[in-house]
Amino acid sequence: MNSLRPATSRSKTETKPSRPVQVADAIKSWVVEQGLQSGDRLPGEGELIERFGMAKGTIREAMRILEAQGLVKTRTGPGGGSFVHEVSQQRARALLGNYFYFKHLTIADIYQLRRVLEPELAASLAGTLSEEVLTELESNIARYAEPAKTLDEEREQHIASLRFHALLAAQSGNALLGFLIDFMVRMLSDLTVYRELYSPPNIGLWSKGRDYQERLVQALRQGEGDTARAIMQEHMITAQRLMEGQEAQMLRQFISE
Amino acid sequence: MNSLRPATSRSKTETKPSRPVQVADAIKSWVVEQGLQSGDRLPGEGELIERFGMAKGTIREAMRILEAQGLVKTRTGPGGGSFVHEVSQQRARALLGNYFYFKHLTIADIYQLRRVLEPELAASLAGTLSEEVLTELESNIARYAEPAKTLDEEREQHIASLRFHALLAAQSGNALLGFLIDFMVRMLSDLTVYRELYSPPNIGLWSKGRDYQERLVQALRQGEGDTARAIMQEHMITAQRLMEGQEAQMLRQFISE
DNA sequence: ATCTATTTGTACGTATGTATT
DNA sequence: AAATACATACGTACAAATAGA
Repeated sequence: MNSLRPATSRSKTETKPSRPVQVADAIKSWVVEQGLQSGDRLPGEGELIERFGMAKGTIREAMRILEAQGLVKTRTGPGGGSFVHEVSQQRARALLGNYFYFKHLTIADIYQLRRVLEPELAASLAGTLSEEVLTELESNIARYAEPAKTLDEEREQHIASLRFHALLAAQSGNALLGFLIDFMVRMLSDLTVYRELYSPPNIGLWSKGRDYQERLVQALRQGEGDTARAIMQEHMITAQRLMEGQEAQMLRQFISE
Repeated sequence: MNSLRPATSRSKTETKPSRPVQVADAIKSWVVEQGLQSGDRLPGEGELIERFGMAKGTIREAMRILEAQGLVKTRTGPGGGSFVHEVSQQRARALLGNYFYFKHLTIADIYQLRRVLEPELAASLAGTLSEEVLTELESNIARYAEPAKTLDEEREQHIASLRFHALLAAQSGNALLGFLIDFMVRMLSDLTVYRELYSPPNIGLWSKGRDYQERLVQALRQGEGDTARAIMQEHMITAQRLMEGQEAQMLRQFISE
């Protein structure tokens, strides 16, 4: 049969992992071996206790580890138990956010990537979007057609304009590219960018940004990849200039799902 | 003083999180509020049991969650306990890898990003690297100066040439860019790319790749950012051609730390 | 090198909560 | 409504690890 046991061999330099971690790892590789898919059921607590010869608490801690990683979901009740679960984008984003919590990313850091990745995304999406999605993009742009009148409105519009990019990211056939752009957009949304958005030069840049997005949707609809890329390139340069000098600080908090 | 309690208010649509998750979240935000830094000590099991009024097992499961996320490390013994811990790059990589385990990334997906990010990295590093690092890069290149004679050697060289890029990534002042390139490089290292590397066209491309890296180091040493970018751009195109058509499959396994 | 104190780690029995039938 | 099947939570006892005397 299959051996569902914790690995015991360990190199000397490694810090010995606690048993729950071992159990979690064992279950993980067992899932891979069995080729279990999202939705498939894991053995129940009782059975795991038997197979590992360990106490309920240990097994439970192991399940918590897998759950924290977003790999399993657990339900109570009859027919309940733990189930393999595809790691959600939210979860992945939160976990990656924890890493950058300690890294003090700056706006410049994020834009160094956006500047090159967003145009790439735009180009690859040209001609592939359904009219439905294109309409959604346009109605999103409509949310900030009029200049904001209050600081709060300003902030909302800013978030909405970032949402435009999240919508695009969600359409990417490249999961890595899509995830990353979404991640960056959400990081920017979490920024505190309340200051000086009303200053004359920024107002100009801002309305220009909306203009870029409108032209971009057209290029995407017409399937003009190179045009879309070029528009997005300019858009990013504009956006970066808009956000730079805001002295914005990354929120010092963990991203919640 | 500070309230170290699980949040109880929840919207209706959300699935009610189990208590350990609540406890973990509470501890997380408490850490942020207190401004605890990496290395700072968390209250011991006993104290948490008191403050939360919960059983030992529950508290322990909460700690496992935080541990799984890489946010705390726990030690036994006197002076032991749980400590805030900066999420390591390895951990972040493993957790993100879990997400993409279900996404079936292709080589083309990864190269769509590498093609634009690696040149960006190269340009930003020009003139910033110490002679020590430059030497390390050169000695890394030396590892695949001679064509491989066995399949195994071939594979090792391939990994080593990817390591060149990981070394560069580690030097990036942009944590996001550095992490990402490292992540992609490791994904590629985990690929099964044993087939047809000996075919005549590939041999040519391969030696050309080594040449690019040598010229790149020179450009970096001389501080010629644009040159470095251009070289890397060509290098990526070559590398992509080398890997494409390999019909390589992403390893279907979770990335271990 | 051994003991001792401290703190986490494991075990297990029992009771409670929750959802399905 | 009641029985069932499962996870969830609790409390205590004991084992293991480690720093310091």
